[in-house]
Amino acid sequence: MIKLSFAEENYLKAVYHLSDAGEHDVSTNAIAEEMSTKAASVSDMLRRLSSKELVIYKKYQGVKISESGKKSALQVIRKHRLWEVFLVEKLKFNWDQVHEIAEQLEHIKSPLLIQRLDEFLGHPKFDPHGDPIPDENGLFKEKPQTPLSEVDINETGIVVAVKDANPLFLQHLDKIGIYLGAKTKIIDKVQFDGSMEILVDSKNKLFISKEIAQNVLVTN
Amino acid sequence: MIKLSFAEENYLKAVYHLSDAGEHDVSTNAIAEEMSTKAASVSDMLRRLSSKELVIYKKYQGVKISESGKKSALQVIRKHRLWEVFLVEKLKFNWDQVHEIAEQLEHIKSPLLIQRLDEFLGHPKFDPHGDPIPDENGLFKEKPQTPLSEVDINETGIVVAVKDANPLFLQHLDKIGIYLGAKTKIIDKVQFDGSMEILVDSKNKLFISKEIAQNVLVTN
DNA sequence: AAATAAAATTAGATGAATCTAAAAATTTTA
DNA sequence: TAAAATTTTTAGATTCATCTAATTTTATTT
Repeated sequence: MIKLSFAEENYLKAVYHLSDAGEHDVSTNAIAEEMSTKAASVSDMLRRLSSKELVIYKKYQGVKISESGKKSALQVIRKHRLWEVFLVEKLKFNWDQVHEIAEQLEHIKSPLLIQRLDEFLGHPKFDPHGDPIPDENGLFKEKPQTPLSEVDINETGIVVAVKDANPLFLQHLDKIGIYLGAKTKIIDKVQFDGSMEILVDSKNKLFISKEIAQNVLVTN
Repeated sequence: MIKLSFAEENYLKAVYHLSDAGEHDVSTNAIAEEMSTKAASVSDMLRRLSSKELVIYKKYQGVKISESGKKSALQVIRKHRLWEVFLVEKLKFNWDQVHEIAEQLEHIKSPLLIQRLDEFLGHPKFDPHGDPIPDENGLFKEKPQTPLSEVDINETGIVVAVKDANPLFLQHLDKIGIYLGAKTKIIDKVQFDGSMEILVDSKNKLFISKEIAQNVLVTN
């Protein structure tokens, strides 16, 4: 594995995520948006990542992540998610507090550290937001998951992940009592605004907006 | 607390250590040596640290660390040592493996993280090399300590720290059976080369060189 | 105290990583 | 399909942290 700078790792991660794990190409502007930077900076960085063969880049045509780029990105993602588990399981952070800190910890370079951390945590397969943790080879299993917004009336499901780790969103879920592992049943859906009424753990009736419903993922 | 770059934190730490916790002034060359860099780079950085009032710097006269510089340095040192405890106590690293990794971890910025880590570790007072861990205010208690080389014949002591965290040195201590907490008794001292014969834990007789004796610290 | 040696600083470059403003390529639309 | 709008890239600066080479200051020696 080549040694990358923090910035390079962050760009790679962005390309990986925006391309849906390398499925499609990503535009310069999309990367700039994701990283809160300017398109000019992105162009510069893409040229550099391309020279290291981490992405496949043709001017004006967007980028695709390369196989070795994917490998690097997945190792950074692995570290990020393991540290998130550590922060929640061991240091008692709430799931809305861990993303920022993990953004720093993910850049620590020590394969042995990550191996030991993984052991210490009991080889977790998912992070506190339900996202899968790649193994040393970058392999992981995604749980089958559907946004609540697409579940039919009367269908039940178990909350397995959230689409977004935005602290305000997660805090709201805490407040209304939605958490990973919660049992849900759709009671009613409002066509007009996409909001819905659901039953959580067979006892708490909730009204949730379309935005919430789209970002809570369940499995049956 | 002002937000510092990794480089600034590392220079501050070097000044702090080389000055014996701010006791005396430190020369440009000494800092360059400690940081494996060039005197020119040190001059540049000292000008910057001085403009932030973290050191008191007069050209050609060496530097002294300021009160706020000392505070910052102690927080970095606190983080370094807490992470070392974590690595040894929780992740089962050996004491010779933790310095390098802690050099990276010490730069993670999150006061809450350090507070939680400290709690998780049970508020340790010393790191795996016997060095004291400053509290949130930078306060710490040093154990009274004497190099083995200065202990008289027939005197006993408990190993409380090592002067240096060099992996080769620590591995050697492992090999000959010297560890923090070991009971020592000086059997004989060789004037010629400063080497000595000692008894460890009342059962293991050892010959150690002057270099070893100077770097193992005991208390009575 | 003048000459020499050593230490420290400045001058000028370099490489990341970023920015703004201008230019070029591509896409959309009329 | 030509004009307009959008996207992307380049050109040129800037800041940080570093370097080498040259200069200046301080310390040491004869």
